[in-house]
Amino acid sequence: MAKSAPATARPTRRRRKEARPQELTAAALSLFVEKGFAATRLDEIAARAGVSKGTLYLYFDSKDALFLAVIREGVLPVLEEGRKLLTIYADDPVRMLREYLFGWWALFGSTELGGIPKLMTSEAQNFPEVADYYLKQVIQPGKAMMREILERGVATGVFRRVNTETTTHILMAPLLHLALWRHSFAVCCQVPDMDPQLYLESFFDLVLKGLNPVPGEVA
Amino acid sequence: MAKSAPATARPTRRRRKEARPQELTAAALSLFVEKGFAATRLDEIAARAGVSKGTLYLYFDSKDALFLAVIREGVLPVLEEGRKLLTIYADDPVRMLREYLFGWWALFGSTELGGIPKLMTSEAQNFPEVADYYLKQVIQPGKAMMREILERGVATGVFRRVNTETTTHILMAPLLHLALWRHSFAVCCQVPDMDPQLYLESFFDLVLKGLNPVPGEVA
DNA sequence: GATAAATTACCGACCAGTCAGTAATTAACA
DNA sequence: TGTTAATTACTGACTGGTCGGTAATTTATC
Repeated sequence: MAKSAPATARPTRRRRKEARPQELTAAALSLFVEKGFAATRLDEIAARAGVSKGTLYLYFDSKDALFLAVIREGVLPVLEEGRKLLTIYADDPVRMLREYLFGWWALFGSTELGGIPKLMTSEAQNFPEVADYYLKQVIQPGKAMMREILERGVATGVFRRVNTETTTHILMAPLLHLALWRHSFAVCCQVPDMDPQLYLESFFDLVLKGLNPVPGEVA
Repeated sequence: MAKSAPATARPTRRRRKEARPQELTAAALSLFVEKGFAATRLDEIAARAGVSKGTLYLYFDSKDALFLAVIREGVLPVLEEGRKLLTIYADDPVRMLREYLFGWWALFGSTELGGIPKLMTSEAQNFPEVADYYLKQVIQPGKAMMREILERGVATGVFRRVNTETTTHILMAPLLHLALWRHSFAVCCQVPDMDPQLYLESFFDLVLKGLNPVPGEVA
């Protein structure tokens, strides 16, 4: 009994070689972010991707390799897209700064990828080679873009003279904090939720005034 | 054989009931921060504390209970100490802000406890009740102190009018970022290390100018 | 029916938690 | 103040379950 009606109803297992890797890394990302790498079971990842654990091993050699793939495939495209968007305002550092902050959130932080900072922060020490890759391919380029904006602003006199290396780090922090918060306390505790747009607006406002070169003008 | 020379050489196992819990939570904290909760073995924790795994279970009911203890015992004393320090400058919001930033780093971020933000961020979703405790007992009080400083500054006119709720969050971010960085990428990759003092100085400078109520005066 | 895609059943390493036993300390008695 | 009995801190081998990884088998597609 219960094994009747084999007609057309069953969602017969499909062969979709092309789509699998993407589906698996997506499932892995969300679970790694949610529970951490070590606490995530491969069965769970496979289930969320709609396949069995064996299938996972058709596309990835090991759990570690899957982790690497999650990071590799995740961020680079978005980084490139962000870079392109920024060039539009190349002659207006203030506008560039604004676009950086809101673009970072829109393209990255607010999406599924926004969990990556939490994941990489948690696992950097356990996966030094992945951390190294992420540092060189994502963090440093991202920081370089921010630094470029600052230096351009300083050069053209719309920002006051600051230590760009240090300031770059400082300016990234509230973005990362927003993403980290979203994937930690905001999920489990009933935090009276903060509005990202308001948060970013306040941040931009604070920074712009903090970088104002001539107290008494503009800003 | 081999059971000779029982004289004074052997590091006879000592009984030190009082010191154990502290030693165990300290060992657990550093390992949880380093490797994550799930990836840390109880044998390792016990070994680092100089006891056997069995002993660990004399003082803590389970791995989860140990985690809770690590968080509970870790932060509250320091929070209280910080609160006291701040009262010294109760009439000078600028000075209070400065003391908050540098005090946070000196008393908390730069110490062993500085790993807790990474740990709690990573594990908040896996331990909702601990996260809730930490949120209510540590994060919210800490934020309240910062907010108090801002509101006092606004009230006395040394800071311009800002959204204190949002701004509080923003101002905590670079502190947390510094601590998180220290316990993730800074450890595994050869990052050209940033100097915390310089970082905090730049941050304080940026914020102070960003909060300056009358462009053209002071700051 | 040949080939490739996917599943299922299985293995072995690993690890949280247990417990019978051991060593250190204290108490009792002389 | 020595000897022994009672107590308690501590140990480490063991176990039951879990999970990463593999191999045999089934199912889809051409």
